[in-house]
Amino acid sequence: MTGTATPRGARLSRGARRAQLLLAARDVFAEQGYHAAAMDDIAERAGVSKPVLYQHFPGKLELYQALLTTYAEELVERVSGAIERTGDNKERVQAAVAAYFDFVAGEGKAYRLVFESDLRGDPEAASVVESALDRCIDAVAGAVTTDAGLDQDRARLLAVGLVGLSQVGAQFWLDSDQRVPRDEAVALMTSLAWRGIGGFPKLTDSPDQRPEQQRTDLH
Amino acid sequence: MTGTATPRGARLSRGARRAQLLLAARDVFAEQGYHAAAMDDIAERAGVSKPVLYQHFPGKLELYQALLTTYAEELVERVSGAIERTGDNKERVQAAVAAYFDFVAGEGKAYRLVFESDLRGDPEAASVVESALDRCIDAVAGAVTTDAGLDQDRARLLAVGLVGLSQVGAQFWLDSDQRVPRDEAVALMTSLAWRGIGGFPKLTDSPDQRPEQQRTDLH
DNA sequence: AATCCCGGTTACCAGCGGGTAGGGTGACCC
DNA sequence: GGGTCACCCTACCCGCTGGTAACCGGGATT
Repeated sequence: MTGTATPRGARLSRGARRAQLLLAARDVFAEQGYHAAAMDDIAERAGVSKPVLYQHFPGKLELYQALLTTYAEELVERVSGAIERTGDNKERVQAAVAAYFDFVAGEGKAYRLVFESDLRGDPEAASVVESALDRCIDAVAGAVTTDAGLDQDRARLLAVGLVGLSQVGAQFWLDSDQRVPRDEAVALMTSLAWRGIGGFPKLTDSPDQRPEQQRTDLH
Repeated sequence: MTGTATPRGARLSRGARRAQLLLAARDVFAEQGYHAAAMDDIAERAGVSKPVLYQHFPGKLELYQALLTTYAEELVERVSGAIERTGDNKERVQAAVAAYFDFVAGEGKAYRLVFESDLRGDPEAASVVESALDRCIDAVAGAVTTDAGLDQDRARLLAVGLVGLSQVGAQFWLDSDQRVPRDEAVALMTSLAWRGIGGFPKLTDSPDQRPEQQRTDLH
């Protein structure tokens, strides 16, 4: 589950040990959160004692930040990659939603570090996750802005809605033990998102369009 | 901002003091999170010393839980109230989205306790927020299930998407200093959500319907 | 005017957990 | 085969913060 089988008590090369420690830390932080996780726990999980941890990382905070940055980056790349890979907007939506589902289903519940980080004290960490979210939103908003007749702010708001839908949907799907199969869940969310942005000026090119009512109304 | 003007050094009745302490605690917890907030901070904010706090609440955890429960309940009532208040699905969507926006814009940034709680250690607290989220989802899913041709699991997944859209959208809107006016932001999100669920069997009764493609496709 | 009593304060304790000092042991090289 | 280097361990320190013990003072009551 942790990748390497933690051969308890073995002497590892510096690089291998570091990689193993990162995996152990990821698991413990993901399970318990930043505050509840003790450095002893991480060391023990890695089958090693605490000072070894401090030979590889200057402190608990830095260790956490390293992991946070890694996985935040992974999310951004998955999402922006999904959007850049094609020009067809429907495929983009489908791929972006799928990216969230795959990220969340990724190894070691690492998504928890990004989506449920319990470290609000450190501004460094906060900025890492916020910036990652922003770049995801930007990727989506970029596609929305160029194609739809919306200004920056409104396009971003729309993009945030889509991101929120994907993120929360993916998290819930995972927590519900995937009672709905992945592909169908992705299809459901995609359908929700795709129909949602349908009706804004030029976003839809393959499906039906409804020229009437492209500004929101109500009240 | 805190309501009562904290008349520093005054002797208050038991009830008044308790209420004031709750307000102070709400502000400090919302600003700093559970872990970074010290009981001294809360006491100081209330213009009082620490033992006073312990005369009203048995401990930090219980104080936090009390607040969490209060505001989680407030959210649930806003959302479920919005949905129960009318039978028209479009109005329901609009009111539910608006409920999220109003909750987030509520006094003292209390929404942070519910949406960004950094207390993952305590299962009690976790269950409070999870249960609140669940009840919001249920409220939405209830409307979706009865009217659409979807089974329980798929209806809930759809509902989660809508909830996520509203929640994340509202949070972002607030953080962006409301560059888009509230009503328009709500309208945008509503439009996104409403069009999103449009196309599922019988959900839409006033707007256009598209009988074709009600099962999701792709791949 | 002495007495309660209630709401408040200062000063302290104790446990937990991040971080470190210093010593041991095997592999590898000369 | 002895030195050296890297890796790892046991044992300890100490600051921070949740929680408490003991004491204080003024207003209403008698």
